[in-house]
Amino acid sequence: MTPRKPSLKDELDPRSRILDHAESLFSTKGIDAVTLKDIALPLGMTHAALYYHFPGGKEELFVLVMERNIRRHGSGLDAALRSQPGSLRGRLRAAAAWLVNQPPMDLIRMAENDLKALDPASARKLSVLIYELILQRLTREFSEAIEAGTIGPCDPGLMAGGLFGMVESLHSVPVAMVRKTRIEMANELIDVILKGIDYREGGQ
Amino acid sequence: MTPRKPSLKDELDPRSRILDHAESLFSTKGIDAVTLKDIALPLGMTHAALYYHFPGGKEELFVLVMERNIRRHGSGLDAALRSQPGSLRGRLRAAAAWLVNQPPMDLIRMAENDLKALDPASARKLSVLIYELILQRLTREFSEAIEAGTIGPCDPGLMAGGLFGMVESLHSVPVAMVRKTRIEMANELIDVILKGIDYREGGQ
DNA sequence: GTCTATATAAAGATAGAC
DNA sequence: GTCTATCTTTATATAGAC
Repeated sequence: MTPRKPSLKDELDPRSRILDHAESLFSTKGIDAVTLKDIALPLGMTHAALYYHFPGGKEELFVLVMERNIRRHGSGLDAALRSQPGSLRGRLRAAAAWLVNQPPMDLIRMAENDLKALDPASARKLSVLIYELILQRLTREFSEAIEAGTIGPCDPGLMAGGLFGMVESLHSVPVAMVRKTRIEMANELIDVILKGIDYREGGQ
Repeated sequence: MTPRKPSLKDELDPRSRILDHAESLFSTKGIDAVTLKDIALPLGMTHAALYYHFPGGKEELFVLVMERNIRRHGSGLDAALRSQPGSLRGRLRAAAAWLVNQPPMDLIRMAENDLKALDPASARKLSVLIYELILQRLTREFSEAIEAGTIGPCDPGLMAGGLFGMVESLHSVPVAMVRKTRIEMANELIDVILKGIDYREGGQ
């Protein structure tokens, strides 16, 4: 019998467990605010064990983890957008719901700090991934809507970036302080933007 | 003769020079990514000298500096809004121009990392300042516009927060990558939002 | 695959000279 | 007001035992 592939909630292999936990830490706090002990100890191992799986140490782990994080964001975003073929509003709402339920993706922190701490090749790789898997994917929705005539003329890349920044910034509002969920807030903001670019259901 | 107050580009007193430089570092990179040497050495002093001016060390310096930073953001924002009594669009554009020309204010990083590293009283103080001097000030513009009938019904706090997050996120787009300035981008986004909440110049 | 032990470097912080 | 020197702690990283 093969060494039983881990079922649903079973223990994953150590490498995956490390990546999972490191992702939740690195992606929300950035490279400088997380230590190798922060990653290792909650997993029941010492920080030295991390070097067996990731000989490149902290930087290798960070790059791997953030690449994973961006790809996961990207595929979740893509899946959300595809899940609502009906209307642009539905697609954007699904996308926002996905983003809002993920750990925040803090592009300011990435640009101002994390990427500057990496070797330039890795930094550029991560930048390109963010651009291609996240921003470009969102941009496409606006571009296609313009072509289809469901929204008026606008800068699709700017709308995508603005919407993304807006939605991500909701992560910083303490939900206890407002009487709305983040998803409700995101939906209201989306409605304002869509109205602002002359969205009309069903095109032309 | 009094010890000559520093004229325009003259050297400021050490304490102010430290606060100025620390502000530019702490506000863009956060508490963990800045060391006391990063602050002291470019000012031509050693990190030990900082303890003469700020006996509380790094945390005291960070709190003082960020309080200053938030107040500066707040008064610049207020001045910008007051400078354009004519129209809501003009006021929001002036506000955005101010924000975009300041170092980024990364609320996600603050909430997820910096504030958690401070003693709770200081953390709450900074949170309250952000809320009262930045978000509430912007919110007022929307509230008053609703009352005046220049925009339609909407959640003014949400609009303020959304606009702020949107504008701040422009700091993370590499200007070399687009053919627009950050101010132009901010203005386009403002126009979309205003249209989305039924802005009509001159009210009612 | 993970540990203990250790090396090395860097950080925050304090004491005391100047 | 600022320095040098030192202390303490913490971080990354490596070596070698198990």
